[in-house]
Amino acid sequence: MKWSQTLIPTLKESPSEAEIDSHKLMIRAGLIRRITAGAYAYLPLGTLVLNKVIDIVREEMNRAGAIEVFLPALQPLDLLEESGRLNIFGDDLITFKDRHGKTTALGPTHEEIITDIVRNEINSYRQLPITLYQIQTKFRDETRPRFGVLRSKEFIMKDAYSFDVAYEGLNKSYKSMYDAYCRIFDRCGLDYIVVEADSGAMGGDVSHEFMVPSPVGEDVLIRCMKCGYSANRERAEAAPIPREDHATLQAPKEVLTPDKHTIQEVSNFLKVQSNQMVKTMIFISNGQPVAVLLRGDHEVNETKLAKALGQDAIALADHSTIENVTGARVGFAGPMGLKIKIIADQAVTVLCNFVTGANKSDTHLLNVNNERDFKIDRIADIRYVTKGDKCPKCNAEIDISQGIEIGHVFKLGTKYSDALKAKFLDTNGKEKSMIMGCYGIGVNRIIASLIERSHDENGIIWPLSLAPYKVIIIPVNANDAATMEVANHIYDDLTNIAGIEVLLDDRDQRPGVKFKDADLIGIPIKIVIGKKYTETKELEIKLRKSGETFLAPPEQIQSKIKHLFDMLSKP
RNA sequence: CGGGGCGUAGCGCAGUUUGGCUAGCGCGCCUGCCUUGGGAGCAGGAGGUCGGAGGUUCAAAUCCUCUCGCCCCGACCA
Repeated sequence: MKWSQTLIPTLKESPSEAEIDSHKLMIRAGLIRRITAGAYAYLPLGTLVLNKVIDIVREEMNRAGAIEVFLPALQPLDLLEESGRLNIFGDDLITFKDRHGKTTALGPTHEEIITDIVRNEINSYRQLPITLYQIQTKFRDETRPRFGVLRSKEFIMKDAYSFDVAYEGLNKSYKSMYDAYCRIFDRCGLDYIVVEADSGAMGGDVSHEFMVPSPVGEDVLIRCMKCGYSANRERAEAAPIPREDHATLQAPKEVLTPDKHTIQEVSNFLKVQSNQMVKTMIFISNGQPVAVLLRGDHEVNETKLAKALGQDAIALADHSTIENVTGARVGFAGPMGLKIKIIADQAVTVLCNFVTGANKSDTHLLNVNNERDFKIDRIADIRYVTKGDKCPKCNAEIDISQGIEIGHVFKLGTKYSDALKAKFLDTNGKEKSMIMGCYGIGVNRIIASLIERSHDENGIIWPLSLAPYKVIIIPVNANDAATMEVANHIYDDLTNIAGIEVLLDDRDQRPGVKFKDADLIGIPIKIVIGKKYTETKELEIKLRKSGETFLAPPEQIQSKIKHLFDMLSKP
């Protein structure tokens, strides 16, 4: 491609709409333009990269034996109702009324659609297993789209769905997708880690997230650098905290704490560390109030709590319930004297002589002790892991960092096949629910997170595999006939004979502009035709990433470039 | 949805506090000259409903009311 014939609108200055590096660079390098909040146009360069990613994803899906389909973005609401997810998606679902007054949704994901197809078309174990996938635009009305294509309302997803006759089969399908994901992200040149994850609204029990470590990531990763344990914040287990030396149990003592409601306020007021305090929260579980005890500096993990209570979801009690249960204003609840079930985080059980609410307005208690002063009905891990916690597997210090989620695989089990009655007859003629898995990759996020990890002050640094053009030819003086003749000759050579994707910067610009733009758009290999060529008849080849330069006469350029490709494709 | 910020030429911004002639600057764009190894120089030029609507005023980018849009923090997020 000749630069003058395509559209690569580079910008010198950072656009005011962008905050993070990848977003700024995608705009400055002319990959994307924002059309409205959470929706982006891909310009020619961005489209080339997008297609590179899609090609890799498609190749590896096919290699893994998945079968490509293409499902509609338009979805009827009744299927979502049938699976019970209409409410779960809630306002995230983008819907509209058609001319007949029928409400239709723009698909946020496609479990229901694929399950509908499979239940109609597959009835026998003989047709299983099968994994179907598609690459398609998804729509979600994010409350707050941000960071360019990292969180947008419209995005491209590769979603795959596996159907098996039994759990052993699911495990195989899952492993096969997992491995394919590793190959995809490796080929894209991404540094990523895999973490255990909670399956959230997707349902199912086993799931793994593929994360690109990055401070702009919106997910929190808990990792052990010693044994390799890794999980996201929702999922990460808290290692039990050992009991300290037994202090002598002191007698409980009431203290006035007027208007001190929060742990922080009480901690400051009484000059007691928050980790020597216990907070008591009242939740509603299965219609009944339950007291939830946590160490003052810990935070409740509602997912874990709900699981511990055997519920799908739980919620904090409202103020009047709290006042009824505790007999005090909100902010003064404590375990002593409570008549309801008490569930406590493990960390609470090793404390002694702690501070907690007195179930009496404006009053707290000192020197409260478990067992002596109150009884815990249930001890569980119901909190988020926090700094200072130990690895649940090997007890080493854990590391807390952030990451961008680029892929997520789930073992769904029968959640959707039960709800939508996707059944098959087994070898004994017995009807069974299909065992499902689902697997997603955020295609746009691959691009953004790659840039986030691979750029410098001059611009993007593409790996060979995603580069929109692998080589850029820069004739230093586009007005010099001899220079342009060589440039065109090499361009033809590489493009037409060697089949390499080359960009020829034929613009009548000063060299500085061309060099800056070439670096900004991140083309891996530059071929410069200028003064050196007129002197020595050798072309200069410069690598974007390392800055290394090589010299080669025009007739050797093809083999030299191919040699560099080999070098650059090695990790 | 709560909090904060912004909206003036394609992009980045000044001007708004304290209303006042024809609304400026840099980059980019067009023409010409000149220049050609890291975002050159000179000269000339095009480009604006000052987000929109209404109001106050002799006079509004500037003050008031309403409204739309965008960004950031938080809440939320298969």
